[in-house]
Amino acid sequence: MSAAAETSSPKRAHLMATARRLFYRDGYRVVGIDTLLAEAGVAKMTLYNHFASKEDLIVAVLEEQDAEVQTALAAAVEAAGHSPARRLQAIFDWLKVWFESDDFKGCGFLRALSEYPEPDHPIHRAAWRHKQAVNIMLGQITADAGAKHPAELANALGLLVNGAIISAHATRSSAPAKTAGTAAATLLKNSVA
Amino acid sequence: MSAAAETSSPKRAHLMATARRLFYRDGYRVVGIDTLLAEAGVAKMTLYNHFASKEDLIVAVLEEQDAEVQTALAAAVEAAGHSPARRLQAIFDWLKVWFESDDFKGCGFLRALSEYPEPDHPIHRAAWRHKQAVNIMLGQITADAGAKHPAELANALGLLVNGAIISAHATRSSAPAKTAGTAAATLLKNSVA
DNA sequence: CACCAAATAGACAGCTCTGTCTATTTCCTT
DNA sequence: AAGGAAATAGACAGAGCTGTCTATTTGGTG
Repeated sequence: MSAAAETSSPKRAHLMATARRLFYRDGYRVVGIDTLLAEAGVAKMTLYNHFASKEDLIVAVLEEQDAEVQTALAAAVEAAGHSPARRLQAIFDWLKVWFESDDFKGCGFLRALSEYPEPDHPIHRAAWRHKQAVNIMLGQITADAGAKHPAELANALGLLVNGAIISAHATRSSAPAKTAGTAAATLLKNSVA
Repeated sequence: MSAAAETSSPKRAHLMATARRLFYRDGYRVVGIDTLLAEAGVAKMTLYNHFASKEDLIVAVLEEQDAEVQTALAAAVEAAGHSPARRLQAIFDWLKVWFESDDFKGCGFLRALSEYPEPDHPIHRAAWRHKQAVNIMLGQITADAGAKHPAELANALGLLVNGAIISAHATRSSAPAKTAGTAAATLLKNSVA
């Protein structure tokens, strides 16, 4: 049994898909193992054969989600052409579409950071790794644009992204995507000049 | 017994102080009533004589904290003089001091938004009211500065504030205060010109 | 067909949770 | 000193939690 096979089990994949949906909809702590197993139609020992603990499952969920979000974001950026300004706007356009989706409930990573507020907690760390990865993507755009301090600018843009997600969630509006996108464009322009 | 007396009971005040500390340190859902009562040295019925439920207590905690934060922020802004740019920077300076405090654990309001992700939930709403109040304070500054779209700019600044708190929490660094403050100054300048 | 790993149901331990209830005691005010 | 509101300890209900264990069944492969 290769290590790869361990992550390619269909039961494991189904469990993770159900976990993603329930954890995102209701929260990591509020969704119990029993609820999750009943919804997935999977036995308890199947879960504990694939994951060491609920915490381990949550980390796996976050890492899977991280990979998918990175892929989707990269595709959206690529589709926007070569202009750094346009590539940056593509990210905020992508956010707007997300904010307008029916099941939008904020950011699963930001919510994980809050539900496990200890900075050293494995779940907190896994969620933060995703945010750092997004900042690196932003940093490639700001560097391409010739920003004077690309990493620092990317950090500032990351603040706008996270802030926008929170506002969109609380207000159930996609307007923060435009607010953040406009501010981001201004910051990018001023950083190059 | 006047209605005001209900909120001036020393037992009630002590309970709220303990609740604030524990909820902020460990989380709203993770801290149980029994833990809270043991820490406060108060009987269970005392809690339920003053609050209808744990949810009710959390809302009261958030509202008390909201009032204190607004007072502290207003004082910091006032102390910064008349220049809108300086008044704005005073907010990010205030954030920096907060980020560097020993028991900094992120924002209790942001964490409440995440722990109770339903936008209509009383706790989610109470936490969001605080964020709206801060945005109104920011809006007074942007209006004073003669910004073209003061409310929209204030929203953008609010995104920076919330993003900075999250980053400071996850990285245990106060650097995001400077990142956000610099970006805020740029946005303000560009909005006036 | 035979084998063996994987998945199953379901009980179980040992907690913790919110909220209710009772019976008693404290303490302030008149 | 007496009355009454407030606080107390502690049991209780009814449920939920994570993780372990056993005994059985499924299903694909040699």
